[in-house]
Amino acid sequence: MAEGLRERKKRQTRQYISDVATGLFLERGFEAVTIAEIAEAAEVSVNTVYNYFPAKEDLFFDREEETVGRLSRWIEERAVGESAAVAVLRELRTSLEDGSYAPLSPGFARFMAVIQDSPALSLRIMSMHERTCHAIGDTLCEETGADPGDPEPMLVASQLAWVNSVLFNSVQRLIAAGGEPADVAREVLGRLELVTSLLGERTLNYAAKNTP
Amino acid sequence: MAEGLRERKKRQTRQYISDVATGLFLERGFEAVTIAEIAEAAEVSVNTVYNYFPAKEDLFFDREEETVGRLSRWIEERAVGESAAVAVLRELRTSLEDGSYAPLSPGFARFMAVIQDSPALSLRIMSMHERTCHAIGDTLCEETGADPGDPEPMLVASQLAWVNSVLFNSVQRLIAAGGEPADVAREVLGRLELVTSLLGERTLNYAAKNTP
DNA sequence: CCCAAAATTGCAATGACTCCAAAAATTAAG
DNA sequence: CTTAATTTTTGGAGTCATTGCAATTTTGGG
Repeated sequence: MAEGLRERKKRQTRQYISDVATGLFLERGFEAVTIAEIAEAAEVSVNTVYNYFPAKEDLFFDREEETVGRLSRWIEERAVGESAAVAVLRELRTSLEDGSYAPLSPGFARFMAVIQDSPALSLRIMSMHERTCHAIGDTLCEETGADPGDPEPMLVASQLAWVNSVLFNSVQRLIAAGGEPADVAREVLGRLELVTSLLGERTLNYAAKNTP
Repeated sequence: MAEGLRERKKRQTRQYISDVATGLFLERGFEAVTIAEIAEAAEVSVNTVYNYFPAKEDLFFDREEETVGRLSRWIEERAVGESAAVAVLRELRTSLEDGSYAPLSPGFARFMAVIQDSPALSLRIMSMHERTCHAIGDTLCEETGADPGDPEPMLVASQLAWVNSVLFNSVQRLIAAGGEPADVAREVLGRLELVTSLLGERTLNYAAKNTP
C-alpha cells in the first residue's frame, strides 16, 4: 500500500518540471527557452527532464491525451437519437455560450500567442488534430459497428475534427488580433452556425444513437 | 543576356543535390540519411546544401509551391457556372480516372512509404495541407469579392483542402497496404463519391463562376 | 586579364536528443 | 536497523540539424 509514495513523488516532480517550463515558455516564448534552462530552473538535470518528457513540445502540451479524446467522449456520451455531429456541435455551442470553451479562458490568450509564433508548436497542434480525427474514427466504428473496410466512419470523423480545428483556429486568430473573450465568443458562435450550414445532411445525421 | 549562365548553373546544382538526396531517402529512409552524407554524395559542402535548402525536409519535397497551389489553380480555371467545389471534385475525379493523379504514379509508392514512416515528413505534409487551405482561401476571396472579415471563403476553402487531404491519406494507406495502383484508383474513386455526398449544398455551390 | 559580385567552403558553436554507466535515493526483506 | 534489490537521478560523451561568420574560390563582364 505504501507503494504509492514513489509514484506520488514522480508525479510531483513531473508536474513541477512542467509548471516551471510552462512559466518560462509563457514568459519568453517556446524557442527562446532551452531545455538546459528549464532543468536548471526546476533544479533537476537535463536527463531527468527527458526522463519525463520525450520531447520539448511535451513540456508545453501537458494533458494532450485529454484534449485528443475530448470529441470522442462527447460522441460516446451523446443523447439517445442524437447523431455524432449534432452532439459535437451542441457541446461546442454550449461551451462557447457558458464561457467554458478552454481556448477562450482568460489565461489562454498568452498561451495561444506562444503557439502561434512557434512553428514547432503549430505543427504539434496539427498532429493533435490528426490524432483527434483517428480517435473519433475509432469511436464511430465502435458506435456504428461499421465494417473494418468501410471508409465512411473515418470520413465523417475527419469532418468533425475539421469543425473542431476550424473553431480553434478562429479563436486563435481573433484573440491574436486583440479581441476580447466575450466578443470572440460571439463571433465564433456565428461561425459555428456557418460551419453547420456547410456540412451535409449525411454528415449531420451519421451515427444517431440507438435507443438503449 | 548571358546573365542566365550563372542562374542555370545554380539551378543545376540545386537540382543535382535534390536528386542525390531523394535517391538516398528513397533507399534508406528520411531520418537514416544525414545532411553530411548528402553533401558528400553530391560532392558539395554541408553549407552549400543549406544554401539551397533551408531545412532537411525541403530536400525531400521539392516543388512544394506547385503542390500547394494546385487546388487554387483548378479553382481559378473552373468553367463558367461551375462552383469551386465542383471544379475541385471534377479535377480529382478525372485525374484518378486517367491515371494522372500524382500520388498514384508507379514510382510514388516508395515515396509514400518514406513519408509514412518519418514523423518529420508527415508533419510537413500537414503543414502543406494548411498552406493549401490558405491559398484556396485567398483565391476564393478574390473570386467572390467577399468582405475581408467574412469567414465563409476560409471555411469553404478548408473544406476543399479537406477533400484533397482525405484522398491523399486514403491513397497513402491503401498503397502502404500493398494495393495495386489500378485497384487503389478504383477504391479512391468510390471514396470521392462518398466525400461528395458528405459535403453540404452550400459548400458544393459556393463561388460559382460568373459569365465573363 | 582583372575585378567586383556571387557562390562555396571551413570552422566554431548552439541546442535537441540519445546512450551508457556510475551514483544516489527508496523500497522491501531479513 | 541493515542489507540487498530496484528505481531514479545524474554526468558525460556523442550524434545530428541548423546557424553565423569569415576566408576563399569561382565566375561573368568589361
